[in-house]
Amino acid sequence: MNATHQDLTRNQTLVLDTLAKADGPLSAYTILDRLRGDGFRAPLQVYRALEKLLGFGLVHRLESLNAFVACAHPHCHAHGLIAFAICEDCGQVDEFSDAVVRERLGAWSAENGFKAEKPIEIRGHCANCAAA
Amino acid sequence: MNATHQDLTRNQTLVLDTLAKADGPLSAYTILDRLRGDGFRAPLQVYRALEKLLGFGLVHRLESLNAFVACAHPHCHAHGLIAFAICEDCGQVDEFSDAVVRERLGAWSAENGFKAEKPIEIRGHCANCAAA
DNA sequence: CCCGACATGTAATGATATTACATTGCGAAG
DNA sequence: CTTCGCAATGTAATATCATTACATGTCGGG
Repeated sequence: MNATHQDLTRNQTLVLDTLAKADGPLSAYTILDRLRGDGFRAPLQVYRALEKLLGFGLVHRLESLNAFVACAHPHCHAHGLIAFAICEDCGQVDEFSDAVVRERLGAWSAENGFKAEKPIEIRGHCANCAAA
Repeated sequence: MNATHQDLTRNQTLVLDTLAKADGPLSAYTILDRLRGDGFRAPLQVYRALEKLLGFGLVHRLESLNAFVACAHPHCHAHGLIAFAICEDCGQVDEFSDAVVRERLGAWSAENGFKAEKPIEIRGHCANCAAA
């Protein structure tokens, strides 16, 4: 396991590069449109590549946006619970991993027998947009 | 503002009652199907009612599931940041509001100028499903 | 009575995601 | 070398979630 970038197939590489070049989250259909010049024709080509990339930890899915982003820390696969701060005004997404939030959610999990698995998405307003 | 239950229209009442009776989150189209006997015919009837109920704080939207739940604490409208623990195996949803998580996220927000607005959704496995 | 505001009804369409099935490429077993 | 098998890929159709556009109904204040 622990696929390196070199193990990626052509389609996976194209999708990952598209996400890495983007300045924010992209929907699957937006990725599709950007890759039509490279021969992409159907949503499934994108979804299949994303499925693998998610498994490799190279990409995250933002469920609240129905969109995807390249992982901001692709070299440290081991980080546990991460979180995204999503600005609902400008769409900016900030990936972070706060030790105290992690620890505290871990404590809540232990009390309740719940085991967190996926990134947490916090929606609100970033500094810039809150000021405006 | 602060509409009471009595201010609800017929459609809003039907939708809220459907969610309240359900034992878990429902999609808008599931609600629609359950209300066909009451004259509902189009998705918009459901979405419009949900829009109001969300505004009243009587219903929450689970963005990661594209589904909706009745608020577990409809009488205390003032609670700040709440969270849902969503089991990805059985679909059970646990609404809670942990003071330390709230406080800590507040601190992160202050450091980063980010202002959280919406409930947080934590996905993972509940005690029962983790055991299995 | 008439108007305005808001709730409702209906149809069409857009946006996101999956299922089903055919085809291709390529390494390993024989 | 050939054949088998597996994973990736290609293509079409369809399922699921959400919104736009426009028409109609209801009800209280002027």
